Amino acid sequence: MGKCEQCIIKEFNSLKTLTNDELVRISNCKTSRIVKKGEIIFEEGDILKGIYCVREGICKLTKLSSNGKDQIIKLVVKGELIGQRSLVSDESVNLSAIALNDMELCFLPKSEIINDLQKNTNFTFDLLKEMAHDLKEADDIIVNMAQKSVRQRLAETLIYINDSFGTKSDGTLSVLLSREDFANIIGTATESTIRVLSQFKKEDLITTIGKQIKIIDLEGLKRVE
Amino acid sequence: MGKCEQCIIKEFNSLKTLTNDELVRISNCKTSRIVKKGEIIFEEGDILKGIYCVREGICKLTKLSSNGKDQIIKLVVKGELIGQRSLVSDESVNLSAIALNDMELCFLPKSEIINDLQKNTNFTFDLLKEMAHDLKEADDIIVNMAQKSVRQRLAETLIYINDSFGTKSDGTLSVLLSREDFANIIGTATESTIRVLSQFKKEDLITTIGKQIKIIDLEGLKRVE
DNA sequence: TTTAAAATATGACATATATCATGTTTTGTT
DNA sequence: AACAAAACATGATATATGTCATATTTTAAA
Repeated sequence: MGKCEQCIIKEFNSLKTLTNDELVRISNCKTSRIVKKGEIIFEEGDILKGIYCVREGICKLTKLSSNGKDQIIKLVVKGELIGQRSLVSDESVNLSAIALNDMELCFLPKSEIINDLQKNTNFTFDLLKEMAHDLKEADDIIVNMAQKSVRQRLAETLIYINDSFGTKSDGTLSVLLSREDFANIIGTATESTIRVLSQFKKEDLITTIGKQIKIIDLEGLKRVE
Repeated sequence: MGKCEQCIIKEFNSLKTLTNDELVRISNCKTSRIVKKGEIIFEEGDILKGIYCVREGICKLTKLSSNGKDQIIKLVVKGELIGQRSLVSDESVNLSAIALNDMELCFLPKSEIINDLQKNTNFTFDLLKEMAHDLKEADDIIVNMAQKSVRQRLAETLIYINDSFGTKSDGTLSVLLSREDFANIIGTATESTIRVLSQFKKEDLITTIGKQIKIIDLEGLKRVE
């Protein structure tokens, strides 16, 4: 099993602030986990005893609404941590994490990390920064949900995925989501999502190859109202 | 001017984790500010050079949507801090803060507090806890916005205000908001808010005395679909 | 390769909510 | 107290989105 202190992935998250000694200690307690596409990493209500570091793959964080529909709150990719909240709270998690493709995760037990939280202010401070950033993003999502049309939200989601996660060599979005996933991100019915995608195709803003989506007029998408 | 180390308000926020010495030092640099109802405390885009501690009154944190409508993200009451994000980031604030009634605020300069962030892990850890909590709440709001009807969101907002901020002696909600404010919380048109409030009245879930609202069937409101 | 299941697509229709118009009440100001 | 301005209220109508039905295509499995 790889060693945290040599792992390049940590550079993308708060673990980069830990000292070599701290990383060696954590590395000795970590466990690796392979998760297949569609598998549940953890579920709303579970008690997390540590955090996950995503070494490979993508997952969605979802929350079940009282009407029975899932809402996707965030997409998490290679390099990011999941479950940071477990470090500061013993409550159960409020979100589920589900793999969108095959993933490789490292599980770092809270019991080991909690020491560093207490001693290494850099680490705590970096976690704080990341949470502050997440909070800012959450504010934006709230405004979008509350004030924008399905058409606008879908356009912005496509732009977001394009800008944040990039495209494959053929130009299609590298994060492959089902139409239902898109619907669960923007908070609408799957049929509405499909309909708006069809509109976007007719307006030559995107093309589709099967379920793959390729943005052909990014500026046009930005102008969608 | 009062002294932080003797101020009871700090017990309600992260400042409670600071030592007496730290509080004395901050107290010497703080400034007090009286803000009238409707006044702007800070605006989206401003650079905050510290945090505010709310000693008296209530304010709303709002964000302007690209369609020109304001969205209320959070209500902040006596005891809470505003602008914590300025402590971990030099970016401009992403929200505006506007007083909902006459307020008394203490401004604590970042330059003084930043020391404590670096030295006192308890303080950083407590901030982290509060942000984690805010993030959890933001997740709930996102799901509500995305998945629930205006009727449900208004009912939940009334319940939230009732449970979090309480009522006056006559039973009306102690936080007095305009119909437009309600509309900006739940992300709908003011007319729709007024209409749904009228429905709630007809269904004997609430009564109104002018713009004041009194919940008369809390359980009924919880059952709204 | 064949077949079943899942995902995508589209039409028809129902419904919630926005918008515009207009009137009434409340609030604040001189 | 009188007045103007703001907030509240309600009707009529338009529009966006949800829901249900039903094809079609794609994917996964036997």
